[in-house]
Amino acid sequence: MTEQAGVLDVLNDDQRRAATHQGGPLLILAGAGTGKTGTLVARAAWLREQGMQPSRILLLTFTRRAADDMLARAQPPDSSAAERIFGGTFHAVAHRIIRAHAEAFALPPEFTVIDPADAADVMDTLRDANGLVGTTAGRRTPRAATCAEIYSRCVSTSTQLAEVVATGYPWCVPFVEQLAGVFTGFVGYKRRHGLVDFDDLLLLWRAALADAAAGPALRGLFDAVLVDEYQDVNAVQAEIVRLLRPAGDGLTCVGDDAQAIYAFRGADPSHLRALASSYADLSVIRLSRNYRSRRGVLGLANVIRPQFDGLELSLSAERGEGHRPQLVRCHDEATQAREICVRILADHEAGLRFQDQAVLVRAAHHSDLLEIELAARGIPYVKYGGLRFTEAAHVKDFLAAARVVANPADDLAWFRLLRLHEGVGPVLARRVIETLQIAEPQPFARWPDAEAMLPHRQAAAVGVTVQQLMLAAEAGSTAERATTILAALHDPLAARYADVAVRFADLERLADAAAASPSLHDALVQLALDPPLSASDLAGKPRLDDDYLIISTMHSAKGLEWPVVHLPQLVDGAVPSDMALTTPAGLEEEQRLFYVAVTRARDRLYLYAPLRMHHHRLAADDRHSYAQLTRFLDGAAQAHCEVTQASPPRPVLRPAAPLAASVDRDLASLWGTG
DNA sequence: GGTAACTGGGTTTTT
DNA sequence: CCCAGTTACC
Repeated sequence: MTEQAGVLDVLNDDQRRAATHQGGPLLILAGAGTGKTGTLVARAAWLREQGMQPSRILLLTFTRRAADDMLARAQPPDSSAAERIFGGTFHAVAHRIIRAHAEAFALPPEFTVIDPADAADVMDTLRDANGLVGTTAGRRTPRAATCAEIYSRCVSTSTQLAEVVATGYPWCVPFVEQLAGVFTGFVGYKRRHGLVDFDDLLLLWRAALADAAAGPALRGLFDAVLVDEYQDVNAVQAEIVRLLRPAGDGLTCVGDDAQAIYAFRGADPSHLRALASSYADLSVIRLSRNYRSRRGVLGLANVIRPQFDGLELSLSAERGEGHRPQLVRCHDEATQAREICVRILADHEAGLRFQDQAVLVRAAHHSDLLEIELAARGIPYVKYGGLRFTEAAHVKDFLAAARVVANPADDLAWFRLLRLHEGVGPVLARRVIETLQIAEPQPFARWPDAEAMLPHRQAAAVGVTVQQLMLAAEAGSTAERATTILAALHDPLAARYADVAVRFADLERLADAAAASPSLHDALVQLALDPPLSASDLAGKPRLDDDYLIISTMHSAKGLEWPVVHLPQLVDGAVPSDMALTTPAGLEEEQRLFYVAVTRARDRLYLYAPLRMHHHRLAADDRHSYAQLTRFLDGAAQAHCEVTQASPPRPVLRPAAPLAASVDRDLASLWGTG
């Protein structure tokens, strides 16, 4: 009890009011760096102190890291199930509930959760049949990944296909009918094969909550629902929350509409703003005392922060004055890379670890040139965001093999696994899958039929793999299964990839991580819902003596902080990104993203603005609003930053006469035509 | 008929 | 770097 009193003691007045709020629904509007996590943890502790059973408290987050972090702080590590708060990401919680009642959802108990890449693969197989072939009538048809994006956008925002395409994907307007066909096929395919995608997890949970009989039972599981990062919910998640607490009692939502940066996956801060109209008795408590950044940084943050009627908030500095952000105008990208390195090294020599500094970029490729410069100067770094570990080709190969073992009816996995072998392309792979009749029990038993059908070379290679996977399927422990699968892949991978040693080492870590799960199925779900960022992510924390700079996308940096933050590429087209400017809402989101990036800095913030090199074509209207934002940011920067001009990399020559012309003249004189 | 190897154009952010 | 289209090989 004294320990829990301690949790409340460290809170400020606003935080304590939020943690101990009684009665109706509560919205905690928490600006960046205002101690929102601690407040939410304290609220959970307070609810327990009031006699609420921990297992009847539901905590919903968007990342597993956030869930683990809060659950670890809110409860003793070795507590029993009843003593434990029920928490996780929306998707993970949905999965637990659906898995526990699979039969009610007409799903096999071991249903497969497919990630967005798998969804795109399924759509790819449906494109031809629905008239989305390569180039149609001179127009490029949407790629499989784009189809999957559009599908998910429709589902997660509960919006008609035609509208989603018209507003977000105008170049796909001629293909709306074909897309509808693909989507119908996609849904049918998933249902036939017992597959569930990320959107389905939420849709199924919502359907159960809305059901006249199942709804009350599921609702009755919890007395309190705590939702973190509420500005990031999509339409389906908002509806799930509403169905969990229709009257609003016991509901606590924490969020900041100025930090909504996930519109591209269907999130919309208007759900947070709508809370007040959904619940007449909603209490709003603002957390505005910032314990992260110096006043210099917050001066800039507060002018960037968009304000919304009724939810205005301005951050106050609790950590003192500090330096004003420094805006470095650079001649070009190379100058920018040099300027960043110079400052990183200077701070390092002044005693700061590399880990205390981060470079945050809008798009993963914005750090390409910088990475070359860092390597040249021997500055170690780790990059977050961008390509994920599970997207690497060899990892997908391993996961496909594991899925074949876990669920032999998974033809997507079979397709990838078979094509891994030399000489086996789409056509042969399809034939093998048909011959094996993988949807029927015991497909491995029909391998001799498939073997007879294949050319000798291919039959031999695939045969070895299939035999091994049969062994894996019969193996007792998860660990044994994982190592057998790995062994099965050795030869095909060695034939395919030049750098087998590196890739195989990755897979050994993956197999080790999978071995820790109770079953292969659980390991696969875990990996789909929470893909590790890198191979080292799997191996636990890096060694303490390793010191490296962090490069991260602005999106991946959300919720994190560093003493020193560098923000490069602050130039039209990069920040704000011209990909985001097809709608006015996209422009607003770019501003919020910039706000998130700026508020990551504790002590020092460096902004770098190189001259713009190239430019995508933009409609006149877009260009207009674009310039407005740029002017706005420029104005903010002028008023709240120190501005310096970085000198160009080398002196600019100003020859008295045209040099190229003189060379040409000399050349011409060699063959006498000059 | 089917696969591999090459080429040229487009590239945001991720539970 | 991924995908679509082309070409050359079995």
